[in-house]
Amino acid sequence: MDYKATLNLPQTGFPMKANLSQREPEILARWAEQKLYHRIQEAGTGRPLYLLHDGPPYANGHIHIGHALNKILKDIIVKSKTMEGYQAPYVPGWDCHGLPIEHQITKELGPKKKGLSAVELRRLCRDYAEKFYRIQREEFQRLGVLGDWELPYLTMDREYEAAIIREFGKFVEKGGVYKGLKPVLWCTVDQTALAEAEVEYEDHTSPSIYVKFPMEWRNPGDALEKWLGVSISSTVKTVSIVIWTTTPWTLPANQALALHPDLDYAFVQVGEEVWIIAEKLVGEVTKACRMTNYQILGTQKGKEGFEGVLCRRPLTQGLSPLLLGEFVTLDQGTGCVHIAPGHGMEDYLLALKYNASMGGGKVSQPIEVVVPVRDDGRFEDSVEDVGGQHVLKANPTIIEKLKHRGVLAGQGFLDHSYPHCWRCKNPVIFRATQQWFVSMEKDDLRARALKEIDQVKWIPSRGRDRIYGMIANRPDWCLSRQRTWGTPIPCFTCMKCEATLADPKVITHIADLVGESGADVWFQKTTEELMPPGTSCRNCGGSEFKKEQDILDVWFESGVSHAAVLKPRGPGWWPASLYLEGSDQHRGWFHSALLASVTTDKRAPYQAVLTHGFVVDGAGRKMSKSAGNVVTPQEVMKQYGAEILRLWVAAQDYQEDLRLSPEILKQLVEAYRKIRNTCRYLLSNLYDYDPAIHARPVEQLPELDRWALLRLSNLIANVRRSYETFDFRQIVHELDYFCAVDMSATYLDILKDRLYTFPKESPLRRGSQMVLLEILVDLAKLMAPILSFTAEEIWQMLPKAVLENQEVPSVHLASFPSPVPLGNQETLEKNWKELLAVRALVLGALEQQRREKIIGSSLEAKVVLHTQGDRYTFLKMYEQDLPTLFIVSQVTLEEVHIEPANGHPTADPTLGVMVNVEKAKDQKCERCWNYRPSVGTSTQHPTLCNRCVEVVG
RNA sequence: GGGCCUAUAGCUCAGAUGGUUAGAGCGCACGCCUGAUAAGCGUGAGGUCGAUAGUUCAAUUCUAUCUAGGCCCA
Repeated sequence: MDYKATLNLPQTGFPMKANLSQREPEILARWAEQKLYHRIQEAGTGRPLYLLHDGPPYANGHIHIGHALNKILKDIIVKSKTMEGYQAPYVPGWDCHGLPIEHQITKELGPKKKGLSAVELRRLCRDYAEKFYRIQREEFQRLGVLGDWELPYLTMDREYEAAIIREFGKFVEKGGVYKGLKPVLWCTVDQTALAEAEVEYEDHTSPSIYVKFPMEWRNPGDALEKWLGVSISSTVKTVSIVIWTTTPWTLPANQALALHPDLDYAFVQVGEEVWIIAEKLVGEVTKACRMTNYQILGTQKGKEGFEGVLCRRPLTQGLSPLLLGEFVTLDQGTGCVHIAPGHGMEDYLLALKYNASMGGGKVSQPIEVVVPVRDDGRFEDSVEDVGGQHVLKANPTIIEKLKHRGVLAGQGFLDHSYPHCWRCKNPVIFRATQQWFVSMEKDDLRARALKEIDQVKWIPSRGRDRIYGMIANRPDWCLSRQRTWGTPIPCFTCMKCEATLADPKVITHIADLVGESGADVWFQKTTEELMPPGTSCRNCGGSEFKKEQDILDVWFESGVSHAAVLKPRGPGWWPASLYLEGSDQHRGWFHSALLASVTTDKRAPYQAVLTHGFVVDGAGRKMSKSAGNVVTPQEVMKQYGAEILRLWVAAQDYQEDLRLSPEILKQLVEAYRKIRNTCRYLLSNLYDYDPAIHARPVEQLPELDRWALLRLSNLIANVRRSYETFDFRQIVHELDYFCAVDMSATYLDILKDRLYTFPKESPLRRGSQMVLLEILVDLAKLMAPILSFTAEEIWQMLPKAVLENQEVPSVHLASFPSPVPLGNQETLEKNWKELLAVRALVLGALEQQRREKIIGSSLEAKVVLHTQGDRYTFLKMYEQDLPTLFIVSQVTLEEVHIEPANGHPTADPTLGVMVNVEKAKDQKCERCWNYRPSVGTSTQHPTLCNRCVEVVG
């Protein structure tokens, strides 16, 4: 007789092979069809809101692994918060304006660009952004990210553009917006100012020159030896400050010189001249200038007498005063710096400082910001010898001229890191231009922003220090971009008196127009059409204006998203619960959003900020095309499925760099398989189970099953806590351990005999099935935020009777489970910890006998436990359960009166147990494979044990 | 060049106010099972806790320097 047919063997349609790349799209289609995101939001009505505000990625190109990381992390949080009982809407967005798209379009157009109107160019840019936001939207959804994908926010929507202008109006109203001349990084090719974030530092070869600035002594007749306390021979004709620079082209803009107040400066006699150089650099400078014959006459500190002394400029008329600046270093050069406020930030700030303290009498007239360089990087025609030349090409001419004038002390070349435009890769220059700024000091913006930083929870906490330092040290916010693809700065200039008009009322008027027709209206309409009728210049009363040409920095646009996206959606949407981006956004979005919100709303727009690191390869190196170590989300999804990518995100420590390599993926696939197969096995034993009929009270379950529920409860508590603290890798480990150790290797392995060989309706079997179902359902819920597809696949495979009871068509509409209440939990836990320790010892002993070829399967074994005292009493209590627990045919308990020998391989002194394993003597039951004395006693079923005879009947 | 961060088994991660043989899961090796079967079970081997110096009775843990890597800035 075929007794196998009498067993309750597992059955399931749930495939072992996940085939994720094919199955995931099917699940996505079902979610879309049932409008899952909207159902979740409807179901959440009235619950407390948890608002993760999406930072907009740039609508350019396909998504890369960093995008995937960011969106998956967000999705895990949104889903877990939802299941934790919040309403957690997620509105994705895209950053659509900006130079990269405009640059791309311009490049594609080539010569055709000429003759194209601003509106036409903007049309092309809009189409481009539209195309890529759609592509990225597809790709993000493919990752299993749930959100309001039909109505995302786009910074190029007219409502959004209008909101940008309104927020700008509020800035103007607060008084912090001003127009001023200030050096900014300037790309002479793109002819635009660049933000710090828009430059890349690359190697560049620059001329390196030493230039003499001869001092003017106050009384030409004075004896030199008394001057500055240093003795100087009367044969000396000039005393010069020697500066070093790698930008000779900035010399025509020279306005001053700077020394460090605390450095010692040497008076170095070289023939009939005296050079002033930082003492510590004399050796290097004289070497660079090929001077072997020199003599140090004396030294003097920067702050002792130099300040205010005038020097002759090498190329232009006029005198430059000596100033003192803390930023002067000994790293390179001479310790003396030439100051061109129009071409350097430090120069500019030093000039501002001296101009502000002119009353101190250090300088006799204001230091001017001189910029003899045009937008295209060429000198003004008025500049002698190099007028019309590009500054970087004019260097040789300038050096030649310095030499001719006898003020060139030395020259060479220097390879160094130099800023380049991030788009066109050309070297950029510092150049002062008319720009719109937001003052960091006006209205105490800086101080208030710093204060707000401490009201925010930064995860990890070092993020706080990072943004704090940036806000504390940043210069005023430059809002101007000399571009077309963006939101215009809604300001005007009076044609008559050149006064700027930045009027909140006018700005509101413009915002209304933009809200109706989009920001194109600025480029389409004339100034008269744009302005409210009757506007006149406050300064001169004039009524003719020209509109501003600049557009707003895109950081301003995304920075106001809290106002453009969150506030209009209803109460409770602002401030956001969480912003979550890469750690580079401390300088980007977190930063601009903070400044924007502090200005307009006096607080940070977020309650918490979570940052993640960057994706690197398996060796911890940056991914790059040239290194050939790039892993794309598209590849991973094709080969393994988005689920593996999600598991990777969860398993990594996202607070540091995240490693990704084929090996790591392979490992994750293994972990995934274990979880999947465990769930499959749970499912396969529930084919005949209906909780409405078969469920039993938990108290009546045997201890083994209650132990399983105990482990489950433990898992539930730990996993929920870890979601709460955003510690997802802990969850992956918990799930993995639970499936591999608690379930697969222990509970499920032990349960097989009961599930397969007991009568279908046996209360023991039904009781275990109840536990299996509870575990399966709870596992699916707990994994759902991470393994969203697999959890759903499991959900759909639950027995029909179960599904109907759940009344939830998707696992993502379910709530997290709560720990199952169990009586006597502590005793249960303690006893089973000991039992499992004894079990581990027995398994070791079994293995030994297996190696000796005494046994193969563990059911071939009879186990004899030698023990004494309390341990004996304890095990005696469980004597009946021990064969099942060890999965052996027989267990005998023997009380001994000597301690088990230390070092005996199958004895554990701390447990007080020694194990002997022998081959079971009895016959093997053909049905349950146990070795039992009763086998052969039935005439009807001579190959079965009595237990199986009963079942088979 | 400056600031910050990281470095524990092949992989992903734990861990200790400094104190016996530094843990887990996976992978690997070997074996068992063939009623979870492109599955399941067991046993085992893997680590000078990045390097060096210092503090200490004692350092992988504290300090300094260095190396490698990452981020930000110049």
